[in-house]
Amino acid sequence: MKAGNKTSGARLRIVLEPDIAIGPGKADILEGIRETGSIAAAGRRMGMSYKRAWLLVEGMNACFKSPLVETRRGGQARGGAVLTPDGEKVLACYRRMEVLTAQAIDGELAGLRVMMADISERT
Amino acid sequence: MKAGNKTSGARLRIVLEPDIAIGPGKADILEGIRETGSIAAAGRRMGMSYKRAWLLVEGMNACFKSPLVETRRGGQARGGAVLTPDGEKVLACYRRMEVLTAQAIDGELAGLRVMMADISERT
DNA sequence: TCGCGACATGTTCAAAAAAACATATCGAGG
DNA sequence: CCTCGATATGTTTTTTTGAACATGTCGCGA
Repeated sequence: MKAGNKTSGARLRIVLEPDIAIGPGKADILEGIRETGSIAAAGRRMGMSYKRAWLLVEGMNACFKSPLVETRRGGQARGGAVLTPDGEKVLACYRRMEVLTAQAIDGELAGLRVMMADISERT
Repeated sequence: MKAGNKTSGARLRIVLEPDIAIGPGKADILEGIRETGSIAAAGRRMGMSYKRAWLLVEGMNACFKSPLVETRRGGQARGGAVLTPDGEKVLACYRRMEVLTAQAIDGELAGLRVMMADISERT
């Protein structure tokens, strides 16, 4: 697995408008596109159907003034997708927010953990 | 409405184990119980069925070493629920984390907003 | 001992979300 | 002009989730 699989810790969801948001899943897709050069490959990598991945991309593109992902069909590479400058910015921004959040709540999180039940004990 | 209705900003979900977490909804329920003295009233207040609210409470109780909510049936008050000391702690801790998060990502969030499409333009 | 209000649970039905399946399109290159 | 892999969408099926409804329990106080 590549990213977004933290089994414990904080998850950040940035709510831009009621309904529209960017969370761990969309950030991972952006990252996947950036690394693989295609929506399909990014989706496959995270065990997600192409359709679903594409839908999320469409949603993100519609949410910003300028699209975050640019796609090409056919051609020498037989299609593909890349992050636009804004796409890179949004991804980097989200990742920074994740780090900042983790740092900010680190102490509080430790306080929570001492109250948590051990995972092992299942009835 | 009382709480948990931010239309914009960050939402925090603390993932304790895969599947189980405490997020805005559960925090609001804890707060509701604390203020109303009953699961039912807390649920009503946030437009949620008693069953659903109770299910969430059960989930939280099971997730920590010691229950966060203590309930009583019958009696002079005809039943009710209160936060245990741990419940108070968890709620306070979560609210602090919300504030810390908001402060930590404030600057980055501003950067995101300038790229966002205006809400008004709907096709 | 009956009623009240809240806890505790089970069941059933509807809505929403995700997965699965099916095409259609594009365009360089063989 | 046909192939190839990826984008772009539509349709159908399945799964998950949530809402709705139905019961049963509890224990004090009238």
